This record gives sequence, structure tokens and C-alpha cells, in this order.
Amino acid sequence: MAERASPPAPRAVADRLHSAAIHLLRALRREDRALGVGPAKLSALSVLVFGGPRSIGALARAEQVRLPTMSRLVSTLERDGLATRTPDPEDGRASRVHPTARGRSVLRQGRARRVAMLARRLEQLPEADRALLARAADLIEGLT
Amino acid sequence: MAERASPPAPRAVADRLHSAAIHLLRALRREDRALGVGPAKLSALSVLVFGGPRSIGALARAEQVRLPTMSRLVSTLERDGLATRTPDPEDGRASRVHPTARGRSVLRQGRARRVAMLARRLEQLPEADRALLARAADLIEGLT
DNA sequence: TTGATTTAGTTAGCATTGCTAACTAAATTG
DNA sequence: CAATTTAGTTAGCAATGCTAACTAAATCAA
Repeated sequence: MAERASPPAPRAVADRLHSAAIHLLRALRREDRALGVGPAKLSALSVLVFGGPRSIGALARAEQVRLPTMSRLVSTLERDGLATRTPDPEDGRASRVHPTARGRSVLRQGRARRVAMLARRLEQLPEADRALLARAADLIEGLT
Repeated sequence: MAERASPPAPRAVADRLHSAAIHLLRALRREDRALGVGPAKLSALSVLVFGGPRSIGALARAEQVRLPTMSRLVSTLERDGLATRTPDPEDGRASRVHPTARGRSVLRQGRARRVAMLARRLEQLPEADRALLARAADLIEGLT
């Protein structure tokens, strides 16, 4: 035994990886509900907190949504006290979006909740498997 | 060099894996747009096609949504000719949902599109990395 | 057996998040 | 300087999530 499996066909790997990602996120998604902040807001906030303040357009590109969608999302973030808008001194058309202290705090909590749930499961794996998953995460991020 | 990294802390791995899954699905999601069938419908259809016909309640549990959400989703699947509802002979309250031929076809196409996109990227990886990702997919599915 | 409870599903109504179309206003370009 | 491009907004629609409140069938208990 321990015979090498047949070489992994890209399509088969793609299919399995696709399913796994869907199921993983579906399970984690439930953790967000307690937060009272929707997934789109959390995700945009995450870009602002970890990537720094930026324009609404840049945020839209980062989140892969259209400008009007992000425009409205930023309005609700502002209304909820999670972000603020300041005029861009260089460009009279643009504004810059910043997370507020409360925004950072909410993000930290949400992220902690999701990550904690996943971490609890990862703890039950042998260390070698955990290392493999860490490497897999990097590979996936590198796929572009 | 090639020194062993510090043991992978579950929280750190969880964080990276979480991000990777989000980014992967966000990229793949775009492929679905050409299909004209939303993600919730595709996902429910996938359960029906690969897991077999079942009640609306069972479908709701599989999709982790509430019963009214699934009830409406099935109505639209029916309206779109992607699924049908038949009465459950055992239980007068329940109905069973079946995919139609067209539902199967649409699902196959959508899945093929997403998987093809991911497979194209996986092809550019060394075989060892692909094998690693295949193993990772299994580990993730097993986390539950 | 009947009355109470539970379970399956629906309907109504709301919030979020995606889109396109059509607009304003500032910046850039020819 | 006029024409075009770019940043953002507003309006309106569709999909998808929820809870509350309902109907009807099934099950349980007395």
C-alpha cells in the first residue's frame, strides 16, 4: 500500500476544492449572524481595516462589485457608525473611506468568531494536516 | 534554511484558510452570472441532482436555510422549469422535489463552467501542489 | 377516540446585497 | 476651451435571507 494515487486530474481536484470551499464557508457563515452586520459590510470593512483607507471605487474593485453597490454599502456603513467618508484632497470627485474604531472592533469580533469556530475544528487534526492546510491556503491565494 | 516553520497555530491556519476560501469562491462566482440562474438555485439543484429528490424541509436543512426561504426557492425552480414537486405518498403534509431534465442540464453546465475555470488555474501548478490541494479538499470536507 | 401538540409547508412582509440605467460634477485630453 | 473620461450618486429591479403568523396533516396522551 501507500502506492501513489494516479496523478490528480485538474478537473477532479477543481471539483473537490470547489465543493469543499462552498461547504466550509456555509458552515462559517452562520457565525456571522450573531453580529448583526451583514457579510458584504464585514468584507468591505475587512479591506479597510487590513488594507487601509481607500476610495469607493477602489473598494468596489477589491470587493468585485459595481460602483453603485459599493456606494450604497458605504452609506450604510457610515449610517451604522462603522466607517466615515472624507473628501480626497487630490481629487474633487473622489472620497476616501476609513474604518471607525467601532468598525475595527466589530470586524475583530466577527473575524474572531469565525476563525475560532474553524480553529476549534482544526485543533482536532494532526499537526501535519494543519500544516498541509496552511500550505493549501497559500496555494489557493496564489491562483489569482 | 528549509528550517521547519513553527508549528501551525490553529488560529493562524483558520484565518488563512478562511480568507482563501472567500477569495476562491468570489472569483468562481463570476462564472455563474452567464448562466442566468442564481447561486441559491444552483446549489439547491446540486443537492437534488447529486443527492437525489427529497422534501423541501430536507432541502432546507441541506442548504442551511429556513423553511420559508426554501419553499419560495422551490417555487421559483418550478416556475423556471428546473424542478418539480410531487406529493409525498407517505405524508400528506410533505412534498418531494425532483430535478427536471433541464435542471440537470443547467446544473451540469454551471458546474462545468466553474470547475473549468478553476481547473485552468490548477493546470499551471506542479503536480505535487495539485495533489496537496486534493488532499486539502478532503480534509476540509471532513472537518464538519 | 379525541384533544393537544408537533411537524411540513405556505404566505406576507422586511432587510440586505447584487445589478443596470441615467444622472451630476470634476478631471483630463485633444 | 470643448469633448471625453472618471468618480460617485440615485432610482428602481431581482434574488435571497429572515421572522411572524397561518393551514393542514401527523402523532401523542389521556
